[in-house]
Formats: sequence, structure tokens, C-alpha cells
Amino acid sequence: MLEAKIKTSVSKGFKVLYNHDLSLDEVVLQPTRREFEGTYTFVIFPFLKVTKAGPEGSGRQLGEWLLKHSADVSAFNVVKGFLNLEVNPKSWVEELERITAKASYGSLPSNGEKVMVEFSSPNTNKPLHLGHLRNNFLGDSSARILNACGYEVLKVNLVNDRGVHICKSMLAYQKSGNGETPESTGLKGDHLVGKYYVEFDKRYKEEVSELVSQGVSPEEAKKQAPSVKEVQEVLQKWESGDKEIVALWERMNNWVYEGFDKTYKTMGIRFDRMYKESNTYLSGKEVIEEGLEKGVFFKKENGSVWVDLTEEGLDEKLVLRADGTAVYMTQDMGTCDMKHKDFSFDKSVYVVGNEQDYHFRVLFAIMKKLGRSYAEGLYHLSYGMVDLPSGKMKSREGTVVDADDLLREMFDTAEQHTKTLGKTEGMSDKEANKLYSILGLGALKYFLLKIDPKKRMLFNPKESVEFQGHTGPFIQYTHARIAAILRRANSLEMDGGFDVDKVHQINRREIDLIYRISGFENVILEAGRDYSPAIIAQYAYDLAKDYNGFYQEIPIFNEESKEMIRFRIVLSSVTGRIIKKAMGLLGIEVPERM
RNA sequence: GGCCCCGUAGUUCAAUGGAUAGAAUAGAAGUUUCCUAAACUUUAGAUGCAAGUUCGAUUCUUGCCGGGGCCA
Repeated sequence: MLEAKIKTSVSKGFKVLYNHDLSLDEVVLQPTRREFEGTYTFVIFPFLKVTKAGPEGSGRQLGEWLLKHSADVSAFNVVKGFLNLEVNPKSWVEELERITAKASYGSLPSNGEKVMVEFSSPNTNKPLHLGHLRNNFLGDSSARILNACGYEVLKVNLVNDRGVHICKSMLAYQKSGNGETPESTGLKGDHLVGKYYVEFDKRYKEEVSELVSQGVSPEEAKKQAPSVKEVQEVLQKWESGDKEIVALWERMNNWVYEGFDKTYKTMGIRFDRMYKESNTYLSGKEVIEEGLEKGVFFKKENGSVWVDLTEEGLDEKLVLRADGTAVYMTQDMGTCDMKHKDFSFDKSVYVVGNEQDYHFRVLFAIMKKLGRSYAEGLYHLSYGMVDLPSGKMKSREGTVVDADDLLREMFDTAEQHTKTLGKTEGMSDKEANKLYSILGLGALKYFLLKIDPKKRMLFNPKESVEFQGHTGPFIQYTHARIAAILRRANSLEMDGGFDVDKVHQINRREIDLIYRISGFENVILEAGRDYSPAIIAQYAYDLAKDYNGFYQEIPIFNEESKEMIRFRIVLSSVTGRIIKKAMGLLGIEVPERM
């Protein structure tokens, strides 16, 4: 708001001084670097042609004009081509007042658009792992951010519940399951099914090495292993609706769903709608027909159907096999239509790893070629892999970090840290456990979300359980500190706001804080535009950092002027509110004490 | 082989084409008669290499080197 006012003034100044129209978007105000006086910096260089003067001269001209005509600018200095503006203390105080009064600060008004966010999308043959966590946290957070940007959001999970992978678990279970159930084993359903998936793989490997020892080439052996054939049989039975197989499939999938539900609940993640691939995998055939009619697709001699995307800079791509069976692209086209029919979205976001970049480029290009009105709104939120210090996670080598284990460890670590610091005093067990969960999840979510989604990241278990420095708990701690301030303020009956006209002087720390606070909504928009929770994460950290600096330097209650105390309480309160809101956008809760 | 992504302090991450490249960790040195020291302050330390575009490049272009991914 303050920034917008100053931008308007700059634009006006350009009109008056140089008779040049400058849109507000062209006026870029960047934060003044620490070593110079000022808050906002306007870079003159790009406009020298308009001002027809040197950088210093132009800066001075504009600075003088602003000083005279803007009530918000109290001083300026020009260094080379940089015009640094200092803001009137009163303007800062008023800015804080405006933000305080706006209960909805941090939630932008509805923009009338709908966005569907698909994420998680697990296979039902094994439990969730660290890679899924990045996906889930990203998807959940992006949905929250888009919602704050004014979109109506629908979170969906498209579960891959069919196919050869689950058949593997089923086959192994048939052979050696002995009627085990989650109840009989005490294992979480997804882990039980995962156990049989591993068992299948073990058996399969044994078969392969057996064949190899008999002189079969490794490549052949992989195809010839009896298990391969058996799994294909199970899959065919499933596809033809074999009662026994379908019943087993349902039973085992239900175990997995129960397991997933628990994990989702622990993570604090919910979906508005579930799609199951068993319901969608046959869709897309009608799109093939349509594409052929429209001449978007073409048939090769063997009957397979292709799309030519060389004009789009891509290849020719198979969309239906010669035998008429679907490939992934087939069902994704169908599902895309289905989703739009269900929700009539303006945007549809797929949170999927970057190994599928090419797939989505093709899918979106096809939907565009088919003339889908919503094709422009399709977006692949592509994220990088999560590596371990030991290298890539590989399920075959057992280096996968299990989600449930990891969550458990985070809670345990939170408990240890908290107890070591003696912070559980006066807390009931229930409160304490709730706190461990908030802190453990906060640390984990923050650790995974603070990094630019697009980038591949390193998950160092040691650093992930760190509660100091650039971490979730650091920010949570700041919130708890503020909460303590507010409790005291409340007990002193000093939390009723302040009188703008009675606050005359504020210092650098306070300015930094208000400046940061006033940038929140722009940050939300930026994060929404870039689909990047990392931007919010960085902001929350900067804000907490600013507050701690303020807190350290300025004793809030030890101050003569009652009005200044009240002002600082409001400043604290607003900061706390925004920390809570920002962390909320990451799906992270903040405690009142810790 | 074709296409895509990534190389920034010892390490993990930042930086709409703008000033002397920011943090965090690890290292060194400090701050608790005072609102929560899970904090704060000080200090040292980096753009893979080579050209080009530009008033100005970590950012854009090209080549090389190194890492990763996708395609059959």
C-alpha cells in the first residue's frame, strides 16, 4: 500500500518532470541495500533516455520532486544511478495501522478462477517415502498459496491403484501370505503390502540369477523368469474381471488406503477428491477418435496412432499402440478431459517429478492441438529429486527413506530437544505431544519446502532435524516469543491498539519490520505466480529474523511512553499474525509456547 | 546418439539484468541481574572455465568441462 503510493508518486513525477508516461509496473522499487540510507531504491539507469540527463542529475531531480510532492518521502540520496528514498516515520506508522485494521491481510479477494491441484498420486504397492513427502508438501502448500491468491482450489489425488506393480504384491501374497492381515501382523496396511512387493522382487532376482547361472544372458533371463509370466497372468485376470483376483486386489488396496490415510493425517494433508486409476485407465480412447477425425493424430501402417509435434519442437509420439491398448499418454488425455468436466477449472496443476517434464510438454501440446479451451491453464509443477548424502534413493538397494519412519524420528527429535531445553514445564502430556508434532512436522516441511521446487535437493538427515538457524522451528520459536509478549500485554491491558498521532519516532528495527510486513501480499502473489512455496518460506524466515533483531534490541515494556509500548505490542501482534499466516501457507502450524 | 535441467563460501541454500553476491551451518570471538539464549552481535570465507551482448551479467547467448534426467 505504501509502496504503491510511492510508485504512483514516482510515475507522477515522471509525467511532470519529463512528460513521460510510466506505468506502475515499470516503476520498480527495490529494497535499499544495507550500506545506504533509505528503504526504497529506484534505479535510474533505464530511464536516462527519457530524463535526458546524467544518472546523478536525473536522480536528484526526481528526488527533489518527490520530497516536495510526496508526503511519504522524507529524504533521499543519489549514489550513481540509484535513487534511495527514505520514508516519513509517520507513513510507516500509518502503514502499520492500515495492516492492523485489515483482518483479511494475507488473503487476496477472489479472482473468480478455479484451479485444480493434483498431487501425491502414489502407487498402491508400497508405503510412501521421502520423495512423496516433497511432492505432498509442495502440492498442499501450492494449493494453500493459490487459495490465498484468490483462486477456488480443488485438491485431488490420483491414485495409481492398478497395473503390474500391485499385481506383484498380490502374487507374492498369494504364494506366501498365509492369510496375514494388518491386524494379525500389527503392520500398517501399506507396509504389509510393501513387504510382499519386496518379497516378489527378491524371488524374481533369484530366478534371474538362477537362469543366468544356467547360461542364459541377463537380458533374456529378465524376460524369461517365471515370475514375469505369472504377474502378467494376474494382470490379465484382473483386467478380465476375475472374481478372486479382483477381490484380493480390493482387499490389499484397502489395506494400503488405510495406511495412507494414517500417514496423510499425520502430515496434516487432506484431499477434496480422490481419483483412482482403475476408473480412469480406460479413458482416452474417445480422444483418439476425435484426434484422428480432426487430423491431429495419424495412423501408421501397423495401426498404431501417433501425434506429430515436430512443429512444437518435440518429436512424434505414440498415443495408442497397434494392438489398440492404451499408453500413459492415452489415459492422461482422457483423465484431463474428465477432470475438466468434473470441475471446469481455469488452471490445472500437476505436481509431478521432473523426470516427467517431457511427458507433460507432450500432453499439454496435444491438448492444445485438440483445441481444448483450458489447455493454456495446464501446468506441470515439476520438482527435482531428493538425494541423500549417500546418493540417489534406490528402492532396490534399500536406501529409501520411509515416510512413516521419518515422521516418527522427527517427532522423537522434537521431544528430545524440547526436554533438553526444559521447555515442557507446566505442560500436560497432551500439550507436550501436540508440541512435538508441531515442531517435528514444522522442521520437516520447512526443510523440504525452503528449497526452490525446480531444483534437485539434498536431504541430509542430520540437518533436517536441526532446530536452529534457517529452520521451521526457528520461525515457530519467534511466534512463541511473540505469543508470550501478547500474553503479558493482555495481562497489563495494553493490547488495545495505539494512537497513530502519538507515535512520532521509530527506529531502524521497527522500520525494517513494517517494511517486511507491508510486502507480504506481493510475496504471496509472487509465490502463486511461480508456484513456489520456497518464496513464502524465505519470507517467513526473513520476517522472523527481522523480529528477533527488533526483540533483541528494543525492550518492549521497558519504555517510558505508554503509547510506544502499545505501538510495539501491535507491531509484535501483526508480526505474529503474519508469521502464522505465512507458515500456514506452507502447511505448518505455529505454537503459542515452546 | 537426440532433447531437457543443474554447476555460487568447506557444506546446504538465496539473489525480477543493477550498487561492495545474501543467509544458515561448520570455524573464531562475544552477549543472560532485562519481555523465552531453539535467540542476538562481531569475524573470516564463494559465482566451474572461456568468449560475446550490455552503461552494468550469478542472471541473457555460444563453446568447453563436470553432474543429473528423459527418449528406444
